[in-house]
Amino acid sequence: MSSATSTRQAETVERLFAAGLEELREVGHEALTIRSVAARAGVSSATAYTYLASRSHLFAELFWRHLTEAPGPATGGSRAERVQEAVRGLTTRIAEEPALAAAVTPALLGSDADVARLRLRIGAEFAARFEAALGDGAEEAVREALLLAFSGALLQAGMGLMTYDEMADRLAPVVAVIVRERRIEPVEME
Amino acid sequence: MSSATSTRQAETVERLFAAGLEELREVGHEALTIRSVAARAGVSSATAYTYLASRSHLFAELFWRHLTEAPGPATGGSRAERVQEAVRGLTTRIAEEPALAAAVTPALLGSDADVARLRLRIGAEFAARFEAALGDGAEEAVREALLLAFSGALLQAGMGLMTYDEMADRLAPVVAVIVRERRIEPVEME
DNA sequence: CGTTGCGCTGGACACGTGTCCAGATTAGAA
DNA sequence: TTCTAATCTGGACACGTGTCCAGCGCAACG
Repeated sequence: MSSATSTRQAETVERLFAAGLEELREVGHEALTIRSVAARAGVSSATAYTYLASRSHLFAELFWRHLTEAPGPATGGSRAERVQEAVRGLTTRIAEEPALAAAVTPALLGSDADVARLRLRIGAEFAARFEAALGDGAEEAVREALLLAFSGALLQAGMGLMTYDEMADRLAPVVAVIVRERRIEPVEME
Repeated sequence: MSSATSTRQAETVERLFAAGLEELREVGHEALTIRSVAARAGVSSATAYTYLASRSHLFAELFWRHLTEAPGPATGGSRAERVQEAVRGLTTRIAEEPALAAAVTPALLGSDADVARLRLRIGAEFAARFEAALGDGAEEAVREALLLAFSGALLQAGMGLMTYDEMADRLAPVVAVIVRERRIEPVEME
């Protein structure tokens, strides 16, 4: 029966992802190999490759799962407060699994179809959270700036220029600059 | 004599970098191999590896060279105009070699010592240009926001979410939001 | 005109990636 | 219980990475 077989398959996949996360925590993403994950999951490498398109796909999927298990953003407070809250929520969540965060940045640059799919989903998730926090009527450029700054912070952290723990603190004033309400007339000095 | 021998070495290195750039343009970074670059440079792969620590190092070095050959930022106009100009200058320069841009994003995430060195230099170059454009007395958070948004744009382009040609257009309104002079009293609505 | 030494060569190595497939296992249907 | 089909296995494959090293060749120096 299809539900039974798909149960078997689903269990194998779950075992692989669980093993992948453990392996990632223990040896880091540079030392992780698909074969070591397969061994940890008690499965042959050929089987691993039927479910994991690539190392990058594994990382992207783990990241996506980790991300979507995060609590949704709070809804109270001012606009700026909600956005700060959304950013802090995301960074905190990401900082919980530093090895995963370090793995996913290069992984998402891959060109697999599976990676491309997850990349879009992850980007959309970020965008949706900022959108929700900003509320209606937010300038397009503000949304974009927020997303780009957040992506940039992830990149810098991925490069080791800051730790994932520092991200929240570095991002807070940046977010304040971007999201601060302003009168329409910009004042050019000099 | 050391200047003679170092001339020979310097020529080999130059040949390798030139071959690397040609190869990159012709086959793209995914298909480029160190050995194919070596062959194009008319050099053995062992020799290539004495000068190139890794594929990533090659890309980072090529990017750095490309970047620093760019004309310096203009100095005229208002603050916002100078910053826009600086951003446009960088994006234009980067967009000139799309294959290189695509290659460098993943490359800079590597953990080689040589890559780490170049990563810092490249980051410092971006920062210096924004710094110069902003002038003295710019809020720290504004500089940081600019750098993060720019990095974010590079990342998104590297992921294929926008082309390098689109970068300038997408970035302009974002930069405007970040760099716009504002009165000190933020106005919170709602 | 040797001799010295630096830079280059060729080719082997260990290792990881991702692919493939014939055959063993397993679970559920008849 | 026996059959059937989905799953999984073991192991080979082609390929790229980056390392290593014994030895070759050439240019400059004595």
